[in-house]
Amino acid sequence: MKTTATLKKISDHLNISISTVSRALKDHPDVAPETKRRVKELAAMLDYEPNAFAVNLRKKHSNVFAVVVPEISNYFYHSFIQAVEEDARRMGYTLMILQSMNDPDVEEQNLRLCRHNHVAGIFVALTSRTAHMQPFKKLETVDIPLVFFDKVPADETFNKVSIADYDTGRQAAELLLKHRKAPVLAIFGNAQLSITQRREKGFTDVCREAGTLNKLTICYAEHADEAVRHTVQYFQIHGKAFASVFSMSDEIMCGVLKGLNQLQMKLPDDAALLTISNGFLPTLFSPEIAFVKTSGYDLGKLSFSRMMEIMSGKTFVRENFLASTYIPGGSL
Amino acid sequence: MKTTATLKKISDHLNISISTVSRALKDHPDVAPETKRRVKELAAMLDYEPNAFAVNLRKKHSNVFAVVVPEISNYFYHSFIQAVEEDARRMGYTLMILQSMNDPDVEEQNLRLCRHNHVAGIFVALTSRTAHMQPFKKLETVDIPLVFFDKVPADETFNKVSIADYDTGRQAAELLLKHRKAPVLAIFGNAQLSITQRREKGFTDVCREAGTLNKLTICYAEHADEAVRHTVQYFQIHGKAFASVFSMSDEIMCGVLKGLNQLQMKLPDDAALLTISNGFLPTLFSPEIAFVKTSGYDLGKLSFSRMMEIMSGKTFVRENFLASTYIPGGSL
DNA sequence: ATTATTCCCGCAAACGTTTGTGATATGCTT
DNA sequence: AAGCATATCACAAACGTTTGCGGGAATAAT
Repeated sequence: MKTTATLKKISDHLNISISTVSRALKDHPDVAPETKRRVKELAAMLDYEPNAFAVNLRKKHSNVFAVVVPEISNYFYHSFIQAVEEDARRMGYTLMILQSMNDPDVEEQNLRLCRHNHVAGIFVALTSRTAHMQPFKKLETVDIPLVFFDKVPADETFNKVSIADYDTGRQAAELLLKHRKAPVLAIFGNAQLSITQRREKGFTDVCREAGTLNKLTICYAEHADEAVRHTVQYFQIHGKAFASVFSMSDEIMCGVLKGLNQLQMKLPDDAALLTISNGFLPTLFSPEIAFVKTSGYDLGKLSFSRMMEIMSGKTFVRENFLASTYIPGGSL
Repeated sequence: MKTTATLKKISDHLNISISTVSRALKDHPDVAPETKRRVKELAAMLDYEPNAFAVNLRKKHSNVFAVVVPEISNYFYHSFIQAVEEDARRMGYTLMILQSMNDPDVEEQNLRLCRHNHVAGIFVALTSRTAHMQPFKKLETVDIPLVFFDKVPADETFNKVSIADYDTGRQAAELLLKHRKAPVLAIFGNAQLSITQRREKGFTDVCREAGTLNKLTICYAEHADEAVRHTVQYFQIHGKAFASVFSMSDEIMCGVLKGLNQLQMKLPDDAALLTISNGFLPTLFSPEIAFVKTSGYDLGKLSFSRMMEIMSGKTFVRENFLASTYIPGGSL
């Protein structure tokens, strides 16, 4: 068959009006049961599907949500997307995934695209270099609901859903101190990022409360190779004495592992290791690395329900936080 | 401002007709230069953007490509998507990413969605359990171009772009034999899958040609833990004598590494390791694992150009293959 | 028998755009 | 002066759907 089914075709075929067909298909009370039956039957036979363009044009908004992330090749964002996708599908929405390549210009371009397509709502994880929020403000003028997640702006007027970074830092420190009484090497990421600052604050607060601050060494690594360097340096200075290592991210964890390997030190006997992770990489190593899990999946679920609340209109702007959970591993 | 700009608003404001505005904005020769200038100026001021719904409704197709993959959390598909996304954006298209959860029903549902939205084209990697191709045939009746990639159907009537698996298998075997004269343990994935069969054929063909078939041990592992078991077993039987290990995938590679770790054997002195990979995981370990790279990114580029060819109409149905490249690592 | 109520259904406008066709005016050709 | 080409624009139909409104017929109430 070359021609796609439409309301008009069904109405012609049944000698009734287009509007009756339309109403019949959505069980409007104004149409007789018998008519409904006939319409639905024919519709099924022609496998009619409403033309999304026409529907959206009429309704002035589409049934697609947009997710804008710095980069898609990231397990955390993956699981976030997966969660949102599940819920969205269940509610009859579809997902449009856009990546900003960590470039604010591309990010803005993506927002244009969203406006352009009148998406039903947008989930955004900001670029690390996003400076001005004006393009986002603009979305509100066209009534597109916005939920920031993970990388959220400081601005108070936005809806945000994020990891409870401070608590996660605390949790990691508590675990480390509970397992081993030992000097601790903690390697964090870029010290300028607020995520780093919050996690570090949580971590050090616990150490301070436990009175082990003097046994704590802190350093920062932007990339895996810096983490390698810090690890090797630390143990060279301390003569390969046993220590507990804390890593703030997957990337740093990989660096630490390479460093320990270079030093011929083995987990968990020569050193202990605990990281914060989204849950994929730590299980690939042997022994598996213990980690505090920041679940992208859970964050996705939370974000979606938040989006629904916002769309229903009866809620105020606020920030939600998501707690982390401990996943044991042989490295601790 | 609460109201979005439209052609009508511009035309009212300038006291000219809607059609003239429309034509002016797309540099139609039928409108005077001066008029064009005024229209464009006002359009820019109101930052007018054409309503995508209306355009698509009129044009009967959208500027959205769909990518349907078994699951999105997979580095190979990621890089594929990334490549397609780049090209699509450059051509003014946007991407809709759909995952089938490796479920044929969800896959079919996704196809419905694509038809429903009149996407400009679809890139599909099949579910491992997809049995009947009828839903895909249906797409042709509505003129939606289709490109299968990676997991492609046997059906000859479809356009396909895939990894040159046989050649990749050959390449791996050649590399392994060139580096070390030693017994070889080769661990492949599910023996039922055609990808496994092609890679294994390439691998064994080379061994046969080199006359080292008698030194080759082949086994199959569906998951990482099976690979662990096979590795440990092999070396226990052979008394931890040096051997070269070949792994067909990232997952198997992880298993092999865990196995070697249990055996207290170290790369590259106690054993050598070469894997086939998409390029992310092998570099995380220490030493970095040598691998033959099957590039999802390159496959994406190839698929997109193929899609463009198909859409231009002047081409025949065919299958394209993509070659792999060797990435050295300390494990070999 | 008249009025009110309920049940079905069709008319028509609207969403914003694209595009074929026709209209007007101007300049140019003969 | 008549004919013709060219340049510039407006009209209107179409894409497929949703929905307010109104109307006719059947039933119930008075």
